[in-house]
Amino acid sequence: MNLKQLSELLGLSQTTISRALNGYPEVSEETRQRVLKAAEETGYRPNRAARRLATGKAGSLGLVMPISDGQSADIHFAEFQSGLADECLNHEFHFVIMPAHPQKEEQAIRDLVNSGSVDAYYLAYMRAQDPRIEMAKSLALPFIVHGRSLGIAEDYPFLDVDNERAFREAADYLLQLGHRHFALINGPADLDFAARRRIGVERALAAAGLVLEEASVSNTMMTDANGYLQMARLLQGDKRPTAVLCASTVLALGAVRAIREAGLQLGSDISLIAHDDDLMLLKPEHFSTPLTTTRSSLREAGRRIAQRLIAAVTGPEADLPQQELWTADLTIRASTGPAPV
Amino acid sequence: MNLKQLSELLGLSQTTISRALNGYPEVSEETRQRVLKAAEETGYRPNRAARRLATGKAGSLGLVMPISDGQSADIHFAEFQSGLADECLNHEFHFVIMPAHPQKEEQAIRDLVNSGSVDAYYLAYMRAQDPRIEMAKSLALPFIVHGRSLGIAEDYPFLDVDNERAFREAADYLLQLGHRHFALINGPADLDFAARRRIGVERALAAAGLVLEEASVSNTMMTDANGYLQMARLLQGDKRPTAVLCASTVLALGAVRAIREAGLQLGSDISLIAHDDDLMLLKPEHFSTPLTTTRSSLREAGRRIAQRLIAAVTGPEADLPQQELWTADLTIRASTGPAPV
DNA sequence: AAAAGCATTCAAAGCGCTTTGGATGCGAAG
DNA sequence: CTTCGCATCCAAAGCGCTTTGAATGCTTTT
Repeated sequence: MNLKQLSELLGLSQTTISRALNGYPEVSEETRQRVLKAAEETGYRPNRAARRLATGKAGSLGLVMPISDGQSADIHFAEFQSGLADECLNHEFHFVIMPAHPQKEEQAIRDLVNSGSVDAYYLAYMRAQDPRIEMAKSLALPFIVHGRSLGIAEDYPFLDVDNERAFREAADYLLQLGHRHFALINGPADLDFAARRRIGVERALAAAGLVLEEASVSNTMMTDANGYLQMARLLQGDKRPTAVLCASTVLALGAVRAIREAGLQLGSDISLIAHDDDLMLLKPEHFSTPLTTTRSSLREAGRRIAQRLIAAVTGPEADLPQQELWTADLTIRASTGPAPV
Repeated sequence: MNLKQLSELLGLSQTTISRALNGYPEVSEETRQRVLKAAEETGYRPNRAARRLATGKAGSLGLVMPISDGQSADIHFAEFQSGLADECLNHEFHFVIMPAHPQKEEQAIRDLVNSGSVDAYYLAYMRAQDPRIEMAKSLALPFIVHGRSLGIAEDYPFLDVDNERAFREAADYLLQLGHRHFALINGPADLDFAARRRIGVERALAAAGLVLEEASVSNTMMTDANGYLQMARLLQGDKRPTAVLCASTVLALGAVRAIREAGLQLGSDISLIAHDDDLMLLKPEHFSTPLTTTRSSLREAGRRIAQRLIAAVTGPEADLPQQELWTADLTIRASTGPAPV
């Protein structure tokens, strides 16, 4: 069932049907009702491709999904996506996912935009001095960066968590508890958020006259297995840390296992703070020793990004580059305690 | 940059450009090279909406994402999706996700199909006698059901894991080990795979003259927290099970924690077999006591479904309803042992 | 030398929608 | 009675692509 058929069915022009359906005023109320009824009964749905062609708007957001062998099926990505979807639902948007290898992301974005299948898009997994930002600015479609990119002027729209501050405050707290030997189980080194988290820890330690040793930092994909491996490695080192920061509860899951297997007690022998993305799957309060965390909901971020993107598409374009920096909450639980003597 | 501009640039007709780009034979090799070069240089990308309108093919798969408060951000969904994306990447497809509340999924599918933004789609999270199948068959777009639907003739294309058999064999193995008290920590009761898994356990027990008590079965979303809760509940009951089957390693994660907290030893006091979807995030061999599992890769299923869907779109349509039933592998690890005396 | 075959190229139609720029008919205003 | 304004409606153009049916110019065939 298409517009033409519907118009013939009703004995009206396509123009009138279109107007009636889209709420334009130049249609009599009686006609509108008749059209609405017929559309309902026939199950008519406007063809999105045609509408897209005619209006330039498609009602969809785009995102590039990194799909290297390790990075894909990332629970963090899924959590974010679920927030995005939630908001999309409210506005009858859907979203288009273009899978791409990390090296080809730039091309993927360009393709996605040029192919005209989305009205707006978002950029994530930012790296330092990320070239995608410059490209996005040149591309004339609304976009938002999730995260930021170190080494680039912040003149683009973004939404980020203040990772540096979160980890600085977490480290500060551990310092207050008397800890002197720190370790950081971090995400991939090239990603912006990981870099900032490291900086946060380093600053806190520097203020206390301490240094974060290179050997005390690990950069891996944020999986359970890697958390275990890295923690096990740290525990075998000559100066075992008493304070560990984890970039994700997923990493923490493995790390805690390694700690337990080593016969150590979380919260006394060793203190651990994890960043909590508020994953549905894995709640820090459900760990056998509830985890002290810096918390910021990824799902909420997804929701907010969808909101802003959709506003940019549907609303007036009067926006300057909007920038939001969210603060993570430090929540004290049982995994942190005074440094052992 | 669009076709028209490119054609003016080259002094050729749009027809010729289109043919050159799409590999039709009626273009001289010289011209083709010239076109290819120009397209490369100008970064020309055909507008997908226009192509969709002209050909009826859009190069995209559709999927409806359930987005109730509990079900979303499901790691299982993400894992599947990553396989799907992987295969899409190889064929320059992308996929369109339409979020929908579970009650409105039927409408969502209809909309997705009628809106013409996808060439094929897949159905998941099937329930018993699921009405979506009948609807899909009436809709004239290729589709595949991931899973099956109990109580409906199997005359639709599907890909499923033989859940009944997997759990029957798992239960059989535990019976061989001498276990007599079983429990099943299952997924949501309305979902087909959960029903079949339960049936599998029941059949195995029935063959040994045993019955799976109602109180020994739980149906919840498959999260860590629920696994913990349900296991804790089972351990408090009057006849504590010695053999537990878990519908996911995610559930097992919580279950194992509850077991440990109760001071019980996995593999001796209590045996546990989990279904392993081969999640990147959570490997059964990385549990502190490696888990015995029935294994079947969700990601591989995603890849296969994308493959078949894309084949149905691009290739000849000669296919009868293809049906694949995969067998899960039973892998024995340390979480199972002889029943305690 | 005329007809036929072939390799290239093109103009134009059409996909299903929105939107511009009229038409039409009517009662109110001049 | 003519003119204007207003409320409704419509024909047709256009979005960017693919594809049909023809045209063009050459080389072969008869």
